[in-house]
Amino acid sequence: MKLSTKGRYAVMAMADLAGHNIDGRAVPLAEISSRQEISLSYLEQLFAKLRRGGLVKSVRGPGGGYRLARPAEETRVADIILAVDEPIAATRCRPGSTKGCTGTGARCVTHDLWEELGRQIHVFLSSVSLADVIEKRVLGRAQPCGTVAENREAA
Amino acid sequence: MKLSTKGRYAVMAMADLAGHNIDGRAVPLAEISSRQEISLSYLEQLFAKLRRGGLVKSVRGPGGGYRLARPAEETRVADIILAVDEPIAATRCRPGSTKGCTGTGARCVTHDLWEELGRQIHVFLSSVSLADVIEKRVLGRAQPCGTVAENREAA
DNA sequence: CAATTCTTGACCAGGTTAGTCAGGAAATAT
DNA sequence: ATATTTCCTGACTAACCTGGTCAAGAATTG
Repeated sequence: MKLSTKGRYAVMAMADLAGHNIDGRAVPLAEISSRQEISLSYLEQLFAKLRRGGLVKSVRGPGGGYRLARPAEETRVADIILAVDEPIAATRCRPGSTKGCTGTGARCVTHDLWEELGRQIHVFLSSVSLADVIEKRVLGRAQPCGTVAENREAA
Repeated sequence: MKLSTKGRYAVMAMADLAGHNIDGRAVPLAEISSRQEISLSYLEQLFAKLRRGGLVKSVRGPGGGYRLARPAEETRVADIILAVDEPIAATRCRPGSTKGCTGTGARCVTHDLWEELGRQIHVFLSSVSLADVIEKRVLGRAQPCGTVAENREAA
């Protein structure tokens, strides 16, 4: 689960798209570009990946643009980020290491930590749909109550 | 809560330091460099920030190195990342935007999302201490049970 | 039908920023 | 004084973001 600015831009654009495709009309990228202040070229690159990922459908020609492939309630934020960012094969602690913890032995001490954090992020972003974002039903979702966090500083 | 590779390196180095400072000896960066395969120069930059953040103490000269400022049980992973990464003043959705959601009105639709995600990450990483990492007590901490996630695809 | 306009699709080139590393200077213990 | 180690400054690399060009498909208009 890579968490880059590119993923944030993609979610912003998708939220804009979901909010403005009333009665299923196609939304041109030029609109999103002016509203969200993202360059048109960059949006084209992002939506190319989103289309290949099956998250949006494109309609060419006048009156064309992009549409959500599925309703906003079924489009999860995690899917958007995964479609836009590179696959980033497993939590590699060190980018180009040959004998790292990527494939062979569990060498890196922090490997479990990043894997678990990635899972945490993925679970969170999978629980949020585009509809949640545009309806602002996001706040107050954090606070993992089931964890072993025994509140180390307050106690 | 910025989550970059720099923060990961810092945690790896701190975990190594915590694991090898038996009976409070100072650990030179050259050791950590060879063990963790991080360049010495980069480690120096990271530990300079960690020292300013009050997480480690330095001892110069021969036999010198770094020591944890507090025991590993009281050093939280979140503090390490916060010390190393830039403050990243509030969840800025767009880096250099003037009329963005940084200061003025709540313009950006996804602002709440990133803020909540940052909180989620912070809560998680605050619940993990360096001692937890080197003792491998990290797995199985994710799974936010208190959230509103009603399992949208399985149902 | 033919021309025009609107929009995606694919591509490349440049500028900015974060990430990473190398070298040398300052400090301290022996 | 010399070796060891932290500290500081500069340079290189890759990722991010923007801008531009050109082609392809679809609706509108004559």
